[in-house]
Amino acid sequence: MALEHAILVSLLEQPGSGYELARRFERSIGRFWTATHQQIYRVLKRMETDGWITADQVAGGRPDKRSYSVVGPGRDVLADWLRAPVQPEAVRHELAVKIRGAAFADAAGRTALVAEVERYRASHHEILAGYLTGEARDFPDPPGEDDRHRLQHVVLRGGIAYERMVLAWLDDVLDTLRGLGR
Amino acid sequence: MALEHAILVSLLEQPGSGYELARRFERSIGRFWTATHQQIYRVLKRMETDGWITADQVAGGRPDKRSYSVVGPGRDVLADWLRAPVQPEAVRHELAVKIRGAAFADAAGRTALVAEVERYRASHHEILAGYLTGEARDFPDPPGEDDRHRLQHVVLRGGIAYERMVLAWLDDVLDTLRGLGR
DNA sequence: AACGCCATGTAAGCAGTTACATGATTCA
DNA sequence: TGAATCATGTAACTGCTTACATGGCGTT
Repeated sequence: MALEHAILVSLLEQPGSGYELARRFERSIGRFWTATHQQIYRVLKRMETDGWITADQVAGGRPDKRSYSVVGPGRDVLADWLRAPVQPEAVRHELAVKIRGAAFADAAGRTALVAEVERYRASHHEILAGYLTGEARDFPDPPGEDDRHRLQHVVLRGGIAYERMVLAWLDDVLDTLRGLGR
Repeated sequence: MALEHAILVSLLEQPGSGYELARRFERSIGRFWTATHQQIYRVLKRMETDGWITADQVAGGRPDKRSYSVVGPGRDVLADWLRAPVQPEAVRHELAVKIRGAAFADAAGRTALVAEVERYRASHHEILAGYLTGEARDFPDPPGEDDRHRLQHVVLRGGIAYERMVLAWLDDVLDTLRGLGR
């Protein structure tokens, strides 16, 4: 129920087309909110109808790009949402279910799970490396004075802290899986 | 797409009724997979039709409780799923969106957000305290030899590590929010 | 008598995923 | 010539949430 709000924030940071939003949702915003282009186009249409955003036709690109910007009512909606309580997160941690499920797997199944956890660990290692590269590029040491910049940085630090925690925990998981049955 | 699997694991750990499952999804399993009773009943029915589980009628309770157990095909489904790659998590971190949105809020809106983050932090502090109490109760220091026990413990340690990380990050967030505009 | 817990469901609707579809531009 | 990228959608479906409904038992 907050894709609209994620879009509002993204469009305030930088107006853009549905396609551009979809690409941002694959990169920066996608770190904490995922969405496909189909969904984005549908929601953009509704937001435009409701008067939260307006579209400027941009000729030049071929199918005539529509660049969206947030207007008054959209800003109000965002302000109201910012004041509302944060909804408790709906947790969906598939790997945790699998680990508890390993108790009912045979030796071959457990070996396969160890390999899978290693692969999963490698992918998180890559994500962390990507974050650290981005941090070095976008947030050089003397902390900037720009509010927006500082807020983006603290969100990125959250992603970094999360990935480090996951990696440490996965090591714990691998030790545990390998030590099963004595 | 893995509620079925979470239910299979839970029923293997301990057979039970839809109602009991719903309560477990509020407590232990709910730490990493949420589900309401409506959804659970629907999925249980389908799983029974597909022959993954069977129900034993238990008289005594009033509306005649149906206690479910996993049978052969259900075990096979779980074993196959354990071998399949872990799906990348679909991230939904509302607070991160709000923090980036704070760049577009006025002073009053930011003050409200600080208060909300403090409330959110307190709720995570409670969750951590609950985990630590549960750990002391269910996993006393000499590590047990039971595989199932050790796997449940490593999952709980993951929850504990997550909550500690969140608390540290929220302190970082609060420092950042309070330090905005110099 | 009222409240909370045990126990099981139906119905409606919305959010999100997957598959399919189109067409122009740019680069190898 | 073909592949990748830009750009925008429709259609069908699945999963999940929210609201509503029923009824007995035990406790205060």
